Amino acid sequence: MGRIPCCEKDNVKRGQWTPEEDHKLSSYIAQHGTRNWRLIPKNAGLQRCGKSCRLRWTNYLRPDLKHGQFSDSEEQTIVKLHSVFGNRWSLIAAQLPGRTDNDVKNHWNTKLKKKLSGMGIDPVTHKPFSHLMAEIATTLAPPQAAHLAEAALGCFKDEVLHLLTKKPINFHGQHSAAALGNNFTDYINCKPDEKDATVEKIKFDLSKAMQQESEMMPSNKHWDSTANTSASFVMPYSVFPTISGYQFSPSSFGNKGGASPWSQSVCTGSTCTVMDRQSQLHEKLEEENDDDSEATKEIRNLSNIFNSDCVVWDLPADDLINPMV
DNA sequence: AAGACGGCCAACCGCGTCAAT
DNA sequence: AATTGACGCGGTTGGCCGTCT
Repeated sequence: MGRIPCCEKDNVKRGQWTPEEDHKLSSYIAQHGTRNWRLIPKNAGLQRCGKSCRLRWTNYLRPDLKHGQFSDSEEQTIVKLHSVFGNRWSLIAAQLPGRTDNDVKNHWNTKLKKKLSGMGIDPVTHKPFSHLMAEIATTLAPPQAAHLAEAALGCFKDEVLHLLTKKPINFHGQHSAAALGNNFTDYINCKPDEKDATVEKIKFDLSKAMQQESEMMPSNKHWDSTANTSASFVMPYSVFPTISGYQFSPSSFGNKGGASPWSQSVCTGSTCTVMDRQSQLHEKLEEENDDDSEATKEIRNLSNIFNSDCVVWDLPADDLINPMV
């Protein structure tokens, strides 16, 4: 014998909530509270599952919820907490009054992930891509690294390929084709049925490039994953060219190279911390002191947001609203 | 003008844990 | 003690809407 079911599954409405349903639910909860979700839809006169009512209330109807845009400080908190807790949305949302885990999750998936990627930071590990790829390139054999680059073709192909081949990237072109001759331009421009062949050529060139690379590397550090060689190899794998301390990210990040500060990489080199970039950024801002455009203000604000080495964001415990478990 | 595409977000799904029976 | 469902959470989906071609 278990509990009685939360609702009659056959007779429940699904999909979008109507204003009438919202009103019924809100009125009922205002009078009776949220003690028993199983009884709430029945007593409130709703043909909904208790679970559906709970979601509607917690994610939308609760009077203490904020419904507007996320502020910079909220975004800052999310990024910092995500670097510590990962996808623990409820933990992160607990630090943001008026925001639900669903809100935070949606905002992360639709905005923040892209912004971090656009800055050359892996949104999963919060490390610069250049760090990650340098690590991979020093631990993987060339064929494996080539496969990895192929897998990344759809997203961060320019960065991956540059890391693996150490050839310069033209970030200012429509497509960065310099990494492997014109392979990527070919790939992007060619007809769909030609793309397989292009991928094969890219794979071949990558293997060749990696082969050459391995011949150039010191033999005692060859793909030694145990040795602490990462830093030794970081410099040559430094990926993003820096222009006056910051730069527009490539078109492959999908942000259209717009003026948003998030689209500008302030963490551009493996051996260069965000603090280093910040100094350059501030210098850049000093130069542009007269320019008080919205874009410049945003850049200035960004330089304050990302004020730590970006592997783990600086988050003083005092900043936390709710204690972390 | 209209269809394709992509971003956004509310809602649903499925799983793990806890608690009622 | 075993069974069953509520609850909470993270992942995923589907539909709306704006933009692009």
